[in-house]
Amino acid sequence: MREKADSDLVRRQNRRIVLDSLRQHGPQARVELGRRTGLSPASITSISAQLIEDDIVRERHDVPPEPEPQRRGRPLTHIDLNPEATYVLAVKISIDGIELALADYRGHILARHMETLSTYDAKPEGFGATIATVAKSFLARQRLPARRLSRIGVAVQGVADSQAGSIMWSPAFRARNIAVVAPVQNLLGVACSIANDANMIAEGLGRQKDGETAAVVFMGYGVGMGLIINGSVYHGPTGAAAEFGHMNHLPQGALCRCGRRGCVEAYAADYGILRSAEGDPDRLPPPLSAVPKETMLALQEAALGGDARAIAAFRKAGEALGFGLARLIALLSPTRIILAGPGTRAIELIGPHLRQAIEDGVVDELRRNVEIDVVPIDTDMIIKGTVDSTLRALDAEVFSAGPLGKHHAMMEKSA
Amino acid sequence: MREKADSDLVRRQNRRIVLDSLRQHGPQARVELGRRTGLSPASITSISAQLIEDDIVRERHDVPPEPEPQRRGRPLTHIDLNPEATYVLAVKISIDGIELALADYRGHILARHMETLSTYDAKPEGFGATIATVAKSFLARQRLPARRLSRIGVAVQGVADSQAGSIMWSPAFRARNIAVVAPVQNLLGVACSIANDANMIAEGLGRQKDGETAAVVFMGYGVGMGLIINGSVYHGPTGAAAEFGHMNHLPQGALCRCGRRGCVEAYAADYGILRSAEGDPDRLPPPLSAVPKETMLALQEAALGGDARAIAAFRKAGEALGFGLARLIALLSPTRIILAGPGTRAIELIGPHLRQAIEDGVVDELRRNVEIDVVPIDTDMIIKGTVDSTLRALDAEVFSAGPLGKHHAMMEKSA
DNA sequence: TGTTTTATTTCGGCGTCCAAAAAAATGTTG
DNA sequence: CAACATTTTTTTGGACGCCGAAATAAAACA
Repeated sequence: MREKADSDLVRRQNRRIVLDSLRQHGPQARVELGRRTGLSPASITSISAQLIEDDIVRERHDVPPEPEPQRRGRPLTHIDLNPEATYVLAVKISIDGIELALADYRGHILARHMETLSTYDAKPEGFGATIATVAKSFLARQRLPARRLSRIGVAVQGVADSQAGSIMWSPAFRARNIAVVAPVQNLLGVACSIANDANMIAEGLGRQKDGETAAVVFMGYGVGMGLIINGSVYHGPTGAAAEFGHMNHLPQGALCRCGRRGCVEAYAADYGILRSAEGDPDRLPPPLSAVPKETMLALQEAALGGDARAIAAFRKAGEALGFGLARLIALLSPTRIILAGPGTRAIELIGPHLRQAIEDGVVDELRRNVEIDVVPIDTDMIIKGTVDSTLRALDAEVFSAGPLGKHHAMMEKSA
Repeated sequence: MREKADSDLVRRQNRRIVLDSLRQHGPQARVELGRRTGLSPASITSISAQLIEDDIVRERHDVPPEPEPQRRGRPLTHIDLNPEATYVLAVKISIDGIELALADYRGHILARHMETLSTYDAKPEGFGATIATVAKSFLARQRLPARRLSRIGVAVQGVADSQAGSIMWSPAFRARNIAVVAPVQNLLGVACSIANDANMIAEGLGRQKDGETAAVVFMGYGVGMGLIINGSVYHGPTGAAAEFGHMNHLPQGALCRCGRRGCVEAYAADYGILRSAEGDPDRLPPPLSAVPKETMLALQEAALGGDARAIAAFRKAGEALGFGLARLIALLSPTRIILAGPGTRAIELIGPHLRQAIEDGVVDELRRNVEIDVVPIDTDMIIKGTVDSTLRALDAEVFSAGPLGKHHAMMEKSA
């Protein structure tokens, strides 16, 4: 049952679609906003006046780049998100360390930092504090007081429980159930959320078409998935969803980093392909550290040069991915599947088998409706997606209601 | 991007949650409605007055069954959905014929009819008309003019394209792409929709918990699935979703009715189990007609009596279902999986292997959060679910806006 | 019969939207 | 260069739906 509606909901909803439109299409005149949102000019005036009053949005007289040189009539006044309204911090945790990026309210990344440290043996109690410390000194170097920050978004490879705010399991850690959100919030006094890295990629790419269902597959050191269901990223009941990499491919199959057997990842992640190409037995435990990029490139060369074992390894990867996707299609019949990540470098080797497997594994009627795209490799997709997702959450939860000050006041009261 | 909000949306939304509450919890006093919906007494008075004016709802003075005998104060006035507001027709298509049920606006089934006919060789052009004819004579026998009917819901086993209003593929037909919605609407002048049968079961069971994700597995002559994502049934972009029965289990595996190999259904549907128990090769084409109930019961007896081949057949069924569900859990981590249908009769034989397969196939963290229930066999679940789903669609699309007359007027104008 | 209690309705106010009219700001033209 | 045309934005006045508070209704209780 949905929530009751009243004038408050109306205001929030409309403020939000205005912010959404500005975020998605950049600076716009009020008329344009009206066209896009369906709201009347009168309402747009009123809403934008409030947003300007709240310092969330501002008029821009500086850059009105006219497409057609000059037209009659009163000129357009462009409105834009106020970059200084607030700031967000994106944090990406990987086995090599912690990557940070500071972004303004418009989503422009202002500064970055990579804190190299070995996560694998980190103590579960202390790791949240480590993030907080690293973030604190980064912010200090940027001369940005923590109170100007309104949200921290953390992306991690593996299974993140976004409800509990912890890392349930990740290949970057030996330990399990590492609390992140609570310590960060306590030590920095800033709202924090955590999610799976592939979901963040999906956030970055997603939201294009309206009620679309799509899957983003991340191929690389591991295999991850971001799932967009009916136009918004699916986080599942606990927030731990779309563990495509650890979806079973073959019962009793190859040993995976997660300790189970037959996962897609055990065939299609870098280490799985390498293990197979080197003729190591399926049951050999995967290495802890990431496979160097060079090794994978060399393997790819070998396969292209005709090395039968390398070719077979990429074929197996394609089959595992393809059957996995076939199963996904049978369940959800998405309109689009996006392959992303460094693993797509070998797409010529993997793709044909992947497609063949989908052909073998899905009823024709369903298969015909799905489009498979490969997006160019951009290692920064995770950070960018985290920034986007964090800002959108902010729009939805905070700025749709009123100015930031009001929000802070409410937080204090409830605490 | 969501729709803009205005007072019209507010009215619709609130009317709808009031209707929802009445549908879910039965006759209620206005105070109760207020408590449940969060609306103020003043608003409830106003909304219910309008609904009564529109003949959608009515006061009931007859049956106010008091839980505690008598309390002080003004007595409650119960409000209930007006059963005569309109009627809906549920149609279930199976290989044996067409089953019809007429229900009032409250969801009570008033009359039923089973039209026995062989669907398998039906012509794709004529089948929609056949349904219309059968429905017409059924309504005539019930002395209900078609204009009192506001919607027809059709449930079919297989892949239904609810956007196009046709049956893409069904084991009940040799032909493909059978148009249903258009001919029925044209010949009867009543809105019609079509969906997969297992989704209809999910509609009937679903909507219990709020934003829950759950899967309903139908086991019987085939294997179907209804998927509830974030509290509402997932229909997918085209309306053809959750073809769990035709999700691949083993590459190059047993031959399925759909013509593909290795589908879950090829192991876990009645015919799959039977084929395996009889020692027939995997590649033997499945029979066209349904396996008689008695045969399955005998097979079950044999397995319980120790027949090794029968036991193995049920084990294979359990494994196929279990690995299939394991894959689903990895993708969606639902909170609940509901096993339903005649196939659950053999749950003691299937269950242990199903659970074992889930254990082997999913990361522990995810598996722990899912609950697996078996619901008692009720062959009528599909019809009941279709009625429910049709009525809910009616509430959402029609009655939230205004009285039926207004809706008809708008339809005419747009035509 | 009057008091207490609970349910429902009425009334006045508030917030948001919208349509229409007005104002603003510029280009066009005689 | 002044009047007109055109387009954007703001202002104004009205509608609708919600809510809180007060009023009314209908019973049990004393």
